[in-house]
Formats: sequence, structure tokens, C-alpha cells
Amino acid sequence: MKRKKIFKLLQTEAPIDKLLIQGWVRTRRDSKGFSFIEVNDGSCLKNLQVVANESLDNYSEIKKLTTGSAVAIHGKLVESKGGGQEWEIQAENIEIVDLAPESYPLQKKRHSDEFLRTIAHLRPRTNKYGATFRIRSEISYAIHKFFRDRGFRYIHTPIITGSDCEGAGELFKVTALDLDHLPKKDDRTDFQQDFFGKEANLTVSGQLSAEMFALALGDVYTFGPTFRAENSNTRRHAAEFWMVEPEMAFCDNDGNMDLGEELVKYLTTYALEECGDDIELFAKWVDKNLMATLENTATSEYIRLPYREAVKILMKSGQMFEYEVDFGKDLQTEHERYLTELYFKKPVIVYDYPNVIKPFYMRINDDQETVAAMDVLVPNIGEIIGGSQREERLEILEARMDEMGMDKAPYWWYLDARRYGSVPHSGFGLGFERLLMLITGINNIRDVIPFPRTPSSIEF
RNA sequence: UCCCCAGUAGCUCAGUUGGCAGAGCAGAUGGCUGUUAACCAUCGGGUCCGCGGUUCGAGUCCGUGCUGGGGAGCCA
Repeated sequence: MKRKKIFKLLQTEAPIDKLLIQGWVRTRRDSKGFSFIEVNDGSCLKNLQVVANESLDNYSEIKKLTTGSAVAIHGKLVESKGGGQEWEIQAENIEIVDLAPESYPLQKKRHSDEFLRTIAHLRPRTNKYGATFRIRSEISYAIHKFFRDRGFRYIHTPIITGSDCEGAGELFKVTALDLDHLPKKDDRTDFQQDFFGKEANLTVSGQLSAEMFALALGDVYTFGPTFRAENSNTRRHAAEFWMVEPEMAFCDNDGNMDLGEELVKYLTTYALEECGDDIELFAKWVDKNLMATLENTATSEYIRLPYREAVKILMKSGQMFEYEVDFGKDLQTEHERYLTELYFKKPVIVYDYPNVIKPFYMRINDDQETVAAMDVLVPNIGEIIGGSQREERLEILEARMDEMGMDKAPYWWYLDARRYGSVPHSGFGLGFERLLMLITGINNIRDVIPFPRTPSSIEF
């Protein structure tokens, strides 16, 4: 017999005569003549109560069932005689698949997030982390649905790259060389003898590749892992994270901002509509303001604020900032928080940043000192999206690279795109984990990643 | 990388001016009951993070290292 998922059983409207469920014991309560077993199979937050009568031939074994044990239960679904649940299973046969010994670390009470990180292989068996990773899965699907419904194509950009792309942050090197005996040439490592014949790294962004495909397929997106070797020790950073990067041909920065706002709203709404039970858990136990935050994110009109205006607001704020606010200086976390949490109290899209603080590929505006960049900032999390219109004019792009002292040779193909049928195009990167933090109210990125990678931490 | 905080039973934590190491939960045993993080009783359980120092005496004070957390920078 094929097992029934508890998620489906809880939705049924009539008793079922014969069925099988398989899952793990969350808790057991004994009564005179029978025992109540709460079984969870991971298909949803809720457990299903199983009633085991003492007439079962292995009843003495059943009474020893511990939290964490695996069971397979044949029986019938009946209306519950007790309060608290609509349905329960009257067991006809209980197979103890594996009995968890008393060393099983998860208990029937709340554990700290810090402790659960040390047992990341078991934490998805808790209510909170089960819910987290079901939501992660649902939102992944929603991302594909959002783009597919709008005619975007999904592109698999390379994980291993040959150049450090946009110079964004520290890179993880990829090599097949024997690190104890590196081949040398002129006192430096000779990467000509390495697997690819040149230096290789893990990707920090799929953007440059995605641009090439936007200029062929029109609207495209990537959704995959990204790696940064920065020694960042914060609740918002990980060395390995997932990024969503749409790229659109014939699209300016206004269209870019429209898409970013639409995407965040769509995914927030999707979570509210499709992950109700799991979201409810977070609203109850993790973040009391979660529902208000999600409603605000899903329905309010995001503020569109030129960087120049942002600077003016911050200067007039009367706030004591640790870092000075001035045109040409990047907005600090404290500035972003002031704008989103105190001044506007909702998501803010800051655009048209000074070119001196932004990368080479962003399109120079007519004022010659700003670029068509845009960051979507949300309360509590900060930057959730960073993007721009790309510089499509070959001469201007080359001049910018020269100005910044970049070697243009490795970018020959990127520049080629500006030689042949170049068009205005735009795109952005959405931090997937930061979005999940927004949706769940979880305040540490390590808790929305199955097995997180951070400095000095790669257990599991 | 910088600043701050913490580390005591399996888990969450208390431990007073330096003076015999504690509670709740979990576990084991027994009881009770259509139970709901069930309930009641009994029992077992410690490298007080490591190393060094001060002291008659250190969980407590000092130094140092490690681990974890928070904030900042970098960024998504």
C-alpha cells in the first residue's frame, strides 16, 4: 500500500477505511488501555494523532516509542472523539521502523536557534525549521512561476568562471593543482598548468552571462548559487547563497524598478496565500509584527527616491549618524534603516547613485556623475535587491573601464555585445535568503539555509 | 577584520560580598487518566569551555586561547 501524506489526510471530508501513513513520532501520551501517538511526516506543520489500542499485539513495544522514532501505521481515519483535532487514525498495525534511543537531541519543547545550528542535520524535524524549508521550496517554485508567466527564460549561467567578473568581493579559487607542490613561473603560481589553463573562481554573479542571453532571448533570469569569500560575520551574510538575477533587453531603469517591486510583492503575496499554516507559526513564535510587515510589503507602493534626495533627507533628519552623509559616499546600514524603518516605514527604492561608488557596467546618466543604479531596501533586512541599467554604449563603457584601470582583454566578449546590435537593457540581483528572512521574520541567514556556510564553519 | 556580550546537567537557565553545584524540562521506574508541550511520585545525571595565575579556598577575581551570539565594515 502506498503511504498517504498527512497534509492530504487533514483535508479529507469523510472517514477512510484503510490507509498507511509513515513518519516520525513527535510525542506519545499514554492512557488507560491505549496510547496517543503524534506522528509527523514532514508534509505539513501539523501532526496526525494515532490511537493505539492495547489490543495491538506489539502494544508493549508501542508504549516504549520515543520522540524521533520512525513508524509505519496501517489503520482507518476516523473522526476524533477528543477535542483539539478533527481527524485521528485508529491504528490496526503499528510497525516500529526504527526506535530512536534516549540520546535523540530534539525534545518536545523549544530549543534555541544556536543549539539547533549545531545539529543542522536534525533541525528540519522541528516545527520551525520544517516550516522554513517548506517555505523555501514553495518560494523557489513561485520565482520560476513569476518569470515563466511573464515570458522570461531560465538560463543556467556558469558556476565556475574564468574572470573575477565585476570585481565584486573576494573570490573562492577553483583549482586542480596540488596545493602542496604548486608549479611556479617567475615566482608566481603558473596557472597555465592548471585544469583550465588559467585562474578560475566560483561565480559571484551570473549577471554578465545573463546579459548575453537577454540580448538573444529578450527576457531571461538566473536562479542559482553564488559564492563570496568575504570574511563577513553578520546575520545577513553567508559564503554560499542563492541569487535571482533577471535581465531584460529593451528595458530602462524604470522598468527595472517596476519589475523588482512587482517580484517582491508577488513572492510575499504567494507566501501569504500558499504557505498559510507555516507563516502563521512564524507570526506567532518568531516575529509578532510579521503579518503587518508582509501586508505592508505586499500592498504598499514602494517609495522611489533618487540618491540625491535620500542624502538631503538624511542630512535634514537631525539624527546622530556614526557615518557622515555626503554626495559620493555610499549609504550605510544606519542610513538605510532610518529611511525604511523611521522615515518612510516601508520599502524604499533608491536610484541614480554616484558613479564613483558603483561598478563599471552601470549606465552613466546624462548628468555624467550618477549611474542608473537602483537598490530595493526593506525594513529590518536592508538591501534585498541591487541592480541597474547596463551601459550599452561601447565607447562610454570602454572609457569607464580605462578610468577604473581595468584590463579590457578578458572582457572581449562582454564588449562584443556592445558591438553587435547593442540595446538598452537592465537587470538586478535578488538575495534569495534575504527574501526568505523577510517572509519568515527569521533574523539570521544561517537559519534559512539547510546547511549554511560562513567563515570557519562548514560542518555538515 | 574591528567593537561588545556569553560559555554551569542531554536542553533552557539560576548561582548573593570568593566558602559543600541548583531548578524546570528531558531520561529511567511506578501510578493515574480520550490525552493535547498530558498529569503525580521516586531515581539517576556535572572536566562549571581549555590553559595559566591570585587566594587558606575560584563556577565567581585576573591573564590568555577556543567556541557561540550581537553590532559595524564589505555586500545580496
